[in-house]
Amino acid sequence: MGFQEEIHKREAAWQKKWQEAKLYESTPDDRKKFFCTFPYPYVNGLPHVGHLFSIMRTEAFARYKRAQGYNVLFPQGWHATGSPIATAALRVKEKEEKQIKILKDLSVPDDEIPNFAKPEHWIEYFVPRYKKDLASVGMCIDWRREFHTTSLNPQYDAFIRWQFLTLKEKGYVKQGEHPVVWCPKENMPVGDHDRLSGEGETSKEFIWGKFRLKDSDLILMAGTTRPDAFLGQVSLWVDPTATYKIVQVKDEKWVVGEPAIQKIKDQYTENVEEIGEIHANELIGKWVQGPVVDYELYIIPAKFIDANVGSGIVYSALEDPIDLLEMQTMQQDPDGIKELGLDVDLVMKMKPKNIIDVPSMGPNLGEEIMKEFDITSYEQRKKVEDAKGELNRRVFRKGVMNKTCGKYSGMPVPEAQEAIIEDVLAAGDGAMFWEMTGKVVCRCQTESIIKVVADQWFMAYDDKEWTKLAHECLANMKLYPEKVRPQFEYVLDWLKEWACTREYGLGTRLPWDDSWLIESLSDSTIYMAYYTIAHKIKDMPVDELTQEFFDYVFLGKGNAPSERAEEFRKEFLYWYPMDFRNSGKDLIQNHLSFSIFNHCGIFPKEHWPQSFGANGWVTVNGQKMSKSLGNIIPVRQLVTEYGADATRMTILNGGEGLDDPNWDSNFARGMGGKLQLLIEHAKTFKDAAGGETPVDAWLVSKTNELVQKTTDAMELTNFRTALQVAFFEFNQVVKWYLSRTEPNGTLLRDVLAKQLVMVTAFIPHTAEEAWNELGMDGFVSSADWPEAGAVDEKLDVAENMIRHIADTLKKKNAKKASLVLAEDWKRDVYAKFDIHVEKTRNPGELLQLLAPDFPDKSEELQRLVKFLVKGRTPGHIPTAEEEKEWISSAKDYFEKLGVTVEIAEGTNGLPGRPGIAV
RNA sequence: GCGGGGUUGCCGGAGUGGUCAAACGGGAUCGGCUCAAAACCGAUUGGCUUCAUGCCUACGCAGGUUCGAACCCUGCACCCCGCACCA
Repeated sequence: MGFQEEIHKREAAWQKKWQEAKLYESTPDDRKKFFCTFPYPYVNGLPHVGHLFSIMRTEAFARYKRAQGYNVLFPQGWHATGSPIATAALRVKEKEEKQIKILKDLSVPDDEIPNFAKPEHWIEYFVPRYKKDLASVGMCIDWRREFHTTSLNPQYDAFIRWQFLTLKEKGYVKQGEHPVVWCPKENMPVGDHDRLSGEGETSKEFIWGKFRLKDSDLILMAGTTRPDAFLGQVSLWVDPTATYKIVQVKDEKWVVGEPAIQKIKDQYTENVEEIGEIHANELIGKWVQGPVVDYELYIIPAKFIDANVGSGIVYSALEDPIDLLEMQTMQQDPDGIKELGLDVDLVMKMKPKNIIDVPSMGPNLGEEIMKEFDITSYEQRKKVEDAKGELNRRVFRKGVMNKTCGKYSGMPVPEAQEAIIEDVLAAGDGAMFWEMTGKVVCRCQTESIIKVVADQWFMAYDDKEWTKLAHECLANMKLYPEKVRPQFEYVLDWLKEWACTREYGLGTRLPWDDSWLIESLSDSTIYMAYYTIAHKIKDMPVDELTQEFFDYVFLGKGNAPSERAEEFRKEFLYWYPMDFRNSGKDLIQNHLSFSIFNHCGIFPKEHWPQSFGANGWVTVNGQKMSKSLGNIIPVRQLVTEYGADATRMTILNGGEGLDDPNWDSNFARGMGGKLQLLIEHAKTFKDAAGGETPVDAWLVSKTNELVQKTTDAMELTNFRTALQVAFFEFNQVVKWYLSRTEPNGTLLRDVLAKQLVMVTAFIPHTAEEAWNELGMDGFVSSADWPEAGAVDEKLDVAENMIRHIADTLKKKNAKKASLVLAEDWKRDVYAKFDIHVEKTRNPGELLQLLAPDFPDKSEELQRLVKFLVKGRTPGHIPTAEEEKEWISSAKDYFEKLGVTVEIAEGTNGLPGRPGIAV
């Protein structure tokens, strides 16, 4: 345990030194700047290993850019907008056990729990702890700029009001209607987390068609999810046992099932008056005119119709297996039809109208699918449902409206559906309604309904011009990794209107209608701009934070309203645009895309975001994180158990790109000792004497190679690769050098210093410690990134040769060995091979090309070519003299291995790979 | 269904036409150090043998292109993520 304590002490000490030196407090100067951010976390808990990865990617990039000479700004704020904190506080107030347990699990002391009944206490409690946890990992954050959202922070509140007024002015905020899952008892929307059951259920769009009763002013309403099937309507079905209601809706008289009345009130208009009723019997046998088609329908009864579902009336296209079965049953009993007082002839003639072609299916879709599913009776409920589902899928995916469909002919079904809805609504022949996709029960035990909120505010993300700007912005952005670009392209087009206001929760009031709160994904899109002034705005009186003030600071509009405004403007202009923002890949389709839209909507081009990074979801020891597995490890636990540097290194080594990174506890455990190696190196190298050696040039070349590789990886935020190279590969190179020769102290110090700068982004505390031990000035956190010099491939060939010889000698446990160098003609073959191989890789052809130059050697040449064609030519073909020189310069090394080496005559040597005889 | 990403050795994971039996890390086995263990160091870690300038088998499955494929093309199977008003 002593070891652990020592590490904690060391890490805390360096953190304190950084803080005292104000190392991460970023202020504009004349350097080039780099501004990077991580989305502010929602403060209803503490950071865990999942958050850690995304923020560490930001942090490591910040440190890299710092080393590259940028003035780096990495701020961090906190998000409290929305309903989770508000509802959780309510639950604490109601002393709900589940909620109290959640707080206990976050190690909140029992006597503090009642305080959490106030929403603001969540911020007061979790913000400082969240901050402490991030700081304990050694984050290079400018904490002066932290802030939290909502009206609890009046300055931020003013900023968000400015944002929305600006957007509204540009026409990007619109009002419209919107269906939400709603609790009729509590009178508020029921979010996924407010449900006893029905998580994931949502609303589904229906269209109700108006079927006008002949010689009457009554309109029978029948709903469908398949408006395309309006074209195939054959009859109208009613529940023969039901008494339908007649309601006055605006200036029309609708006939619907009783429960539908409430639905009309919730979703269509409050102005609904029940003016009478009519029994199904009075409808059966009459005629109606439905939407889209030019013929009338006969009203007939069907026992599967339930007046309590939907509108209570159904039109039939006889394509649906259920409809078809019902019709067939009826047609088998002509007497029954007669008894109902219906025209037997008419009913017997009813058959499906074919309106859709589905490739690989015949014209009669319903019958065919029933045959396929082997359905003979309506009793086979499950099969019938499956068949219906399958048919709907096929129709939607592959169906095309056939030639009977007039203007819709040739349209794929989804397109036709949209066109038909549009036409039906335009003609006044229908109305939109919504149904639940499944049953939802609110926490208060009440079953939820769909309510259409009439005056909802939306972000107009479907606006064509705006979308175009967003695409332009994206086209100029760097993405890490680039392969997320198609996803972004898709999302920008896919985004429709976004409901940006809520009736409940924490947040900023909509400036022009304070009955609404701005929703949490909408108040977090351009706040990175706020970071640039966050530390200065804290003491500003809110009444000075006017529209003009922000207009000047962020847009440079008009004249500076005050000196402060001028000061703020300067700071904003220095830091903006934002250069890098990293988050989990799940935010691509909302937050990151919203951020693009909002920047484009408000700021001029030069202030649009420059790059986004997206990463996968953290797994823990190979398993998905989940509450039930209990493997969501808090950051504080990781730091306590493994130390900050081992934690940082483990998480960044977990993965890169879009792969799901893995937290590997074994790796973390093992890192402690591995990190110590750098400090040991620093201690030994500090006073190492030793002059120049023959291996120095190789070490220099190799260092250059590794610097280049690390730089390339860092540039792409491929931190795992960078870590592998800068830490593990580098250590191996140094190790080889140390075992290979009496080291050159000066060179070693130089090489280690370079390595330390490169690993600082991963293990800053260890790097500082080693930097200090090595006797270097200042902080390694402020040191310059190394330049990559020239790489000499020849030196690698030489060292590989020595290593190959040494490995063989060790394996054979040799005391004395003869090395057989390749004959010159073989070197000649190698050289000529390299030339010919540009033309062909065919062994036969190569042999023909080479053979004339090497008569008498045909058999050996064949073997050589066969060997070489597999690609084993060294990058540099050494001469015999070079090889001799290399071997003699490694003489000490071979002696250290206890082997005497001499050069001998023979025929089994290859260039760069002498034959070895023990 | 739509959109995106994947499938490599005991494991994690590099590798995107020849230098690949496959980086790096982990694990395992053997050896060193030690009274012993941890740490640390060395070796081995697809199979066969002639231990090699060798052969065979292998990078989800099946075909194809090529002198040559883990890598390119076609088809298939399987896995993961997102699909909205929710942070």
